[in-house]
Amino acid sequence: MLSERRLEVLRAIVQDYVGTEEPVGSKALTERHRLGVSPATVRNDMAVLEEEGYIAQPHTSAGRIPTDKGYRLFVDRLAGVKPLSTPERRAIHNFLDGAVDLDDVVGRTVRLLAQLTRQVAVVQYPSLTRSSIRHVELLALTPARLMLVLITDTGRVEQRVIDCPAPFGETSLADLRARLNGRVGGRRFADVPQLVQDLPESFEEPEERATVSAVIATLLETLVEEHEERLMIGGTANLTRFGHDFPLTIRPVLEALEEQVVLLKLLGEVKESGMTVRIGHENAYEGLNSTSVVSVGYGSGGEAVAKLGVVGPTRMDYPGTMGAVRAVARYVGQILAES
Amino acid sequence: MLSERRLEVLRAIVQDYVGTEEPVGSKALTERHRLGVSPATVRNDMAVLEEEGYIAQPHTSAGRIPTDKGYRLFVDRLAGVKPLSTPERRAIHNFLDGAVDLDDVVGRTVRLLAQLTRQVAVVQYPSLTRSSIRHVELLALTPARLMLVLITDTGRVEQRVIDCPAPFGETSLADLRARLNGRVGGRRFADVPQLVQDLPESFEEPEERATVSAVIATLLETLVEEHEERLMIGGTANLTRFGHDFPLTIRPVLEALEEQVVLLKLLGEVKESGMTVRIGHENAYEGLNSTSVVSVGYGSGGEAVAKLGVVGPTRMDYPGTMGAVRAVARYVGQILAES
DNA sequence: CCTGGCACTCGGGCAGGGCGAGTGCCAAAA
DNA sequence: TTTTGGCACTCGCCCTGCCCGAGTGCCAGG
Repeated sequence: MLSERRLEVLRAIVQDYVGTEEPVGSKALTERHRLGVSPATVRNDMAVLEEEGYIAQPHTSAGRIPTDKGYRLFVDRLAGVKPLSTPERRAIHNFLDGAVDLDDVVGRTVRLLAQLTRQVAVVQYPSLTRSSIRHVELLALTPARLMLVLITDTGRVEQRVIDCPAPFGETSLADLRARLNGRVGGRRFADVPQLVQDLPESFEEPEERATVSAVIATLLETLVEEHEERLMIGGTANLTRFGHDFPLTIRPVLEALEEQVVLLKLLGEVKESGMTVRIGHENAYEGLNSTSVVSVGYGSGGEAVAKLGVVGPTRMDYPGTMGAVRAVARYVGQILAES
Repeated sequence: MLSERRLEVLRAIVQDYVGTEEPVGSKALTERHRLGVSPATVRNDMAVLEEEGYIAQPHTSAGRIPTDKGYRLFVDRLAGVKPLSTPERRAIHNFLDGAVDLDDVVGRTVRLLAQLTRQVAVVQYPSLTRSSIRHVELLALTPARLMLVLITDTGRVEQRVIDCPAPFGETSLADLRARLNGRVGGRRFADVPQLVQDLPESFEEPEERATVSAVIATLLETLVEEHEERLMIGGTANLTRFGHDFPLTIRPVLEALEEQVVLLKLLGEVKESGMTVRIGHENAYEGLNSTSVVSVGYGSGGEAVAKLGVVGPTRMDYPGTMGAVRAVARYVGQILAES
């Protein structure tokens, strides 16, 4: 168990290193933080902290820098979440209030987060599976080709083209459309399958049944297709503030950011409620081994329908970043609930 | 006027420099290209080319590198468009054929282009203004709130929420929906305004008229909103292959890529038909002064509905890049025409 | 347990020197 | 007139050695 003062020293090291980007030595520490002890004492504490794996020296006779474990302790026990300033809050509101549709909300959110945190922002579109259906629209492109448009309560729109086994009359179409909406309108995705399974049987003509089956199959498929989860990223220019040894640092991060799968998994691991901070090697994907990810769920009402977060160097301002992420997530949730 | 051989020398310089990324000297040139003359002769030619501004030396007693003007000449007169290899073509087809909807097409195109050219790819979504309307859908969210969904022949979907001045009955809604589609279905955007301007008058109730006017206003607004032109970018990880003096090179490019406005303008300047190559300082935006942009329009049928291109270092393989861009644009056009 | 002192380590920055690629010019050859 | 080989020169790059200072670990005394 570390003494109170040792924790204080660790906190000071983290803060200074985040600020200066340079290894911090015992003398500088005592000068900048009124710890009330001499450099020599701090040195002893540092030796212990290093022994325990919370800090390390890049090379002998340099200052110390926090390890992933050190940041972890800092985040868990030493740092709170810094609430945003009033002007920052106002900025969030102003920026987000002008959004006209879902794309716009997500786009603005990404830019906002990137700007506030000066890091890379990632925002997932509200997921299909946790939303409910606002409306289903069916229209004939040609007699043998239908288009299915699905509108969710979060404003998301999905479309699919369906090739009909047999031509489908306009009246039958209207009929189907009405029945479909009657059954699934306003229902949650999870409930849909059992609500529509007997629909084909209620049509008399065998050809009609075939088409209805095809439509329903497509609908269910669309609901399930998790892989369609989209996301938007922004603020990549902030990566250039990362470090000085660019190619090696920045490259894998950019690559990771292009792999939707990786990113989705990253966000997907977020616990249902509350914020998650993954530090350095805690990230499964090795390209992100020298970055930290701060993420949180957001949603209309109490439940999270998607996630958002930022990706930055392990050496980041955790309290500030966490504050910004949380504030933005909350407000986006409100916006979605209103619309 | 430059002699044939001098042009040949310029071509050789461009090719070698693109390959090696290093200034190329007279001796190396004669060794790698059977020019049939001695290094001394080449030196004389180089002196002339430098005088004319086609090449430059980074510092005294180094080899030469092409200037923007040199690349320009190379692209205009010395290089053709390199057709893709059969496997490459096949790759394009395989990759693009699996797309399920417009988002998917655009997403795949971006990844494909980035991979083929090993540069940053930019693809604009098919523009609204040049498409025609496939269908307009109107549905009531609440009695006093409508949602307008617009589906274009390129598969794009736009949605808007409308607050009604007065409640609007379900039958009136069906009526309006039918009339609207009857008038504008299948018509080009440009023709829409005059087709709907008298619609409100055909309704009797004053409240209904007000609502119909609101709907039509929203519709027209949606059609006009050019700023809604969206685009997708990919392959940013390729930027890390740019140069060695990262922060200065890469930063402004990443910033430019995040500015939709800048990018749209960039693509927007493309001439209607044919490919455009903007080299270095030919780009208005100064962050892109050391990059080149190769772009071309694409579309279903003969007409371009949007543009796509790649952004890379001025030192790029122009023939290959141009070949890839052209091939991809053509095939995307086909895909859109089919769907 | 804290503190001041002291010897030691090691990375970063700076200066100097050799190396080599590449140039420009010139006089001779084609 | 153009091409060629020769030659002296320039200048950036890289390697080396050096010094400096920040920072450490240890120890003896408070």
